[in-house]
Amino acid sequence: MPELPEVEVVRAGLAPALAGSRIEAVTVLDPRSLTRHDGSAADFEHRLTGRRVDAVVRRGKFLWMPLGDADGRAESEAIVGHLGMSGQMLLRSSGTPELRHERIRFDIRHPTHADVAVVFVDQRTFGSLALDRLIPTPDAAAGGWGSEAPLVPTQVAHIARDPLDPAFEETVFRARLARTRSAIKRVLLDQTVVSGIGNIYADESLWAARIHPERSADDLSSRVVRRLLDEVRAVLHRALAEGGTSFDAQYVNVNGQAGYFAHSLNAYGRTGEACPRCGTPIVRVSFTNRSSHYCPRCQRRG
DNA sequence: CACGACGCCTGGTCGC
DNA sequence: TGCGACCAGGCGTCGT
Repeated sequence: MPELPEVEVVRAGLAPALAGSRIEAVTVLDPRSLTRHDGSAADFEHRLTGRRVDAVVRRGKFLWMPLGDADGRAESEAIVGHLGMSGQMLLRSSGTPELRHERIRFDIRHPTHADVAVVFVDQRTFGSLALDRLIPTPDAAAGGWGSEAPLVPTQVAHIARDPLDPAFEETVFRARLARTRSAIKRVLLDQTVVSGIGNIYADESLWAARIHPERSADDLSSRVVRRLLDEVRAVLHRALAEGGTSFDAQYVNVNGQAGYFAHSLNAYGRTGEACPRCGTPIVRVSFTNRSSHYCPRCQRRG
């Protein structure tokens, strides 16, 4: 459940159930879902059992859960996870039978809520979880959305802040674009430049800002970059308000429910349909082994 | 160094 | 209906 809005829907769903809870048991059904973890499945299970979960935090498409120990000491470790193309984090009542494509299960006890199971389900196994160390953020700002702590897992340290993060530096972003000759769409997808944007929201943002996806990044004036960033944020906010984009049962919140933003897409997946602005058929081209959708009239190469 | 291609997986859909 | 080709919201690694 990939891009920022979908991952944020998951974070927001997990947070109230997990913050302040305790991990009673961990069951790894498929070790391929631990490719990020530096250790065996048994090691993962053993080191997490009995730990306290303090929060659920997100930067871009990465999620992490800072852990305390039973004595209440400050956190220095976290469960870090990425959903890949098809990962889901589902909240189920305790004892729920094994789900299709279930990879990892956490049995959770909370001081005031009923026991629950947090189930990591992942059809394609591109997603994975790990136990990771937390390190300070270079700018001393909060590591991500969901906690004030100025910490990030080592695996997230190279990931740029996302456009909805209050500590996102627009001037740094502009400077980075100005010295890159790559296509603007490729740069939007580069998580070390700006995080959280994937194929859908890249296409939607470029459509909204009327920028051709293959325009060179260094070719955009600062006014145009400003417009692009405004549209990126607007698209992400709208998608968030509608619960994210779901084309099928793959992209769902912690309760398995789909979002509604697919109905609001203007370019992505609308090949041959009329551009909502000018009526010209939307074009699909293959680009970096993926698809780009754009309006050939509104989005000129320049 | 900056950049782009490729591999990692499962399953749905489409055309023959 | 069967079967292969192609497609899908991503990331990390390894070439050039």
